[in-house]
Amino acid sequence: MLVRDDDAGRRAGRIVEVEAYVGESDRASHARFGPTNRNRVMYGPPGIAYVYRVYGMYDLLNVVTEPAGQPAAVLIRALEPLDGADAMRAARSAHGRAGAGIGRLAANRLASGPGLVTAALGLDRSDTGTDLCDPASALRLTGPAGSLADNEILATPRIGVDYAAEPWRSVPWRFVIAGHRSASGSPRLR
DNA sequence: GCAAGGATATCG
DNA sequence: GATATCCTTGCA
Repeated sequence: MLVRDDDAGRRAGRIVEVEAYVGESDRASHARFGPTNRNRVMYGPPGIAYVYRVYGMYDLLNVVTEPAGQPAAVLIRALEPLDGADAMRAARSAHGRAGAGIGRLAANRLASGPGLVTAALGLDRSDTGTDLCDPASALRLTGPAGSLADNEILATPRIGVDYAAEPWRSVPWRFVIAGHRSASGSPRLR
């Protein structure tokens, strides 16, 4: 579970979709060019937030996962809103692009995409460096909320990495709770 | 199917 | 310093 505390109150959601990016050899990872100013935090200790911007308008949240010197991270692609759905809706409304026409959007779809997770929680690149394992952090991970059987987890190729060479383009490193309403994309990808 | 939008990495 | 590209989304 991912928890966010700020002026807007408490927002929390169950992580229902993630992608793994592993090491400099992963041609789809930001670490593929080695250490840069942007990906520096990936080379630090695990449990730290890495938030970067794509397409000029969306900030995406990742969790650094391996020991210092090993650049790996998990991209948080979707949440099932559990707490503070109203605050999530308000935050998205205030977000230029992700705020378009969400008036009638179902509550379970408020964070159904990597750019929408950060928009719903009010996160941006300044949240990079947050210790997600510190119970005192305004943004943190808690749990586990329970276990899942293998057949409840669907593994697919990662999204939006067509630029990468094989096998990185198609390794099944996107993991989603099978059939979950709050997962991103079309039903076919769930 | 495509535009919006700006930072990033690379090249000169 | 210029330019091609990008871990996306909503609307035509």
